[in-house]
Amino acid sequence: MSFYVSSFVLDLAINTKNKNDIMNMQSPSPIRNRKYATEITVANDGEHVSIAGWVHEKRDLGGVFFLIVRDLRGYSQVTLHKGKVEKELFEHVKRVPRESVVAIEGKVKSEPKAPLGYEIIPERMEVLSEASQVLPLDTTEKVGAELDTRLDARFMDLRTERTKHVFVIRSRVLKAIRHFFDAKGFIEINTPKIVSAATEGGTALIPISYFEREAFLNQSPQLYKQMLMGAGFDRVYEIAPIFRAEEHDTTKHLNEATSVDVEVAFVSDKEVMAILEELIAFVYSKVMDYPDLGKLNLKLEVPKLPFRRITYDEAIKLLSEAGEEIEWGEDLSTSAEHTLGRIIDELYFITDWPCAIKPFYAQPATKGKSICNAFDLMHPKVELASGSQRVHSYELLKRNIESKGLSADSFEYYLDTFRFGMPPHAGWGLGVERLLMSMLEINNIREVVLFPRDRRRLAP
RNA sequence: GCCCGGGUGGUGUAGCGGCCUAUCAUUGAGCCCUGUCGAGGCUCGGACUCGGGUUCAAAUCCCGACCUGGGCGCCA
Repeated sequence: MSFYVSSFVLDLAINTKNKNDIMNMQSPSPIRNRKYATEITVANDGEHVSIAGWVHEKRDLGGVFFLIVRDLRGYSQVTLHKGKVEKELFEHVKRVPRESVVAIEGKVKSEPKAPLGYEIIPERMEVLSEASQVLPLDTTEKVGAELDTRLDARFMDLRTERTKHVFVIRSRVLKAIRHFFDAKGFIEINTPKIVSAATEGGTALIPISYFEREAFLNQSPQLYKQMLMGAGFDRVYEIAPIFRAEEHDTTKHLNEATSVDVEVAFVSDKEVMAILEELIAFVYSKVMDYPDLGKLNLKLEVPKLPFRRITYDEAIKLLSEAGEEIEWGEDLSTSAEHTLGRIIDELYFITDWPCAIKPFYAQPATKGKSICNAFDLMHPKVELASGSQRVHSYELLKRNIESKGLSADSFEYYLDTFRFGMPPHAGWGLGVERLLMSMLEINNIREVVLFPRDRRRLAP
């Protein structure tokens, strides 16, 4: 699992600690040449090693005692034979509570009876941090825990195999996304999360107190990334949190989520759709390389390009044939999304949406028509992304804002950009959590966020 | 926000008017056991969300609050 922290980085951290003598208080001795479980093999037979980690399990057979130590990468079996090790050490190891942090020095011994073909015969154990009992949940995953219990004790839930993999994969996905865009010459941007006024409308904002004024947490970087098109940045992306005050209480909504936002100048919606599907396929391929995917019981396939495209009209027709009537101009209901997902059964785009149910910045297809060059990327179970070609005409944009019942004045800074040379452009926003949950077949979006924020949960 | 479920030891559960001094597993404490890998065996400890009500009797029925699972709406 080469993507984990390299031991180089780790050694560096420890050396710094030595230098600064940080560990002087209550002074546990520094762990020299710490090895990860996966760095030790039968080939190290007879060598002296140091391991450090959490006490995962203890198996007391009377005359022989097994201590399973867990670290970031894996598990080590430490074996003690009564009578063969110092009595004091034997008793010490026996008494250390589960989930305590320990450092162990010992010898690697090749042993066919051990699960990994070798085990560690300890010479010294230091308890760096003794864990309280009883544990809030079972890190060996033998007894399950409900999501709510897991989130309350998230620090401990993250110690479980499954949960840890979810977040290592999440890191991989984000890394893959950055890699993808960097290779395509995109500029990564950071736009403000504290904003003065409603941006797009449509969703409820989270108000905050900002010195003597009221401000809000941004619902999306939409307006800013468009302004950067006017600035001549041509292709930008941002991976950042978005905030919504919606009181939705579902398995696929969060009040704080992560969005991948993209905006590209001098192209239409067709080009950014191609970028989006290419990105998704790339991310899938990177996740498929994950060595422990088997432990999540997943069978992933890289989706074939190009994704199927259906128009909004076709979607309505398909739904009608399936007995689900959607009036033209209505947004798709959750059950309509699911029905379509069952019919199509793969990733697909819905294009040519009625302008009335798309934001003011979506470009109408042709003059006088009520269809927009807007699209949604759908997974059979959940919407992943939506985007469009953008209006780049100042006049049209202003008219659109007003026709949506919004005040053009509060969009002054945004609108101004369009008066001084704005290229045609297009873009989209993709929900990172939704992408992850759909790939990993996880039903609740909260599972793919370290510390999720929803209607009720504000801590931890 | 609406509709429908549910809150029982640390965790996951059984019980759904009197057989409850509340089941089982796991965890914890202790004991036995020299090859575990969901170790095994024995002993002990540990719980009915809160507040009202109905009843001779409430974990069990009713009402409210809080929390929670699912569906829908809104939304990405």
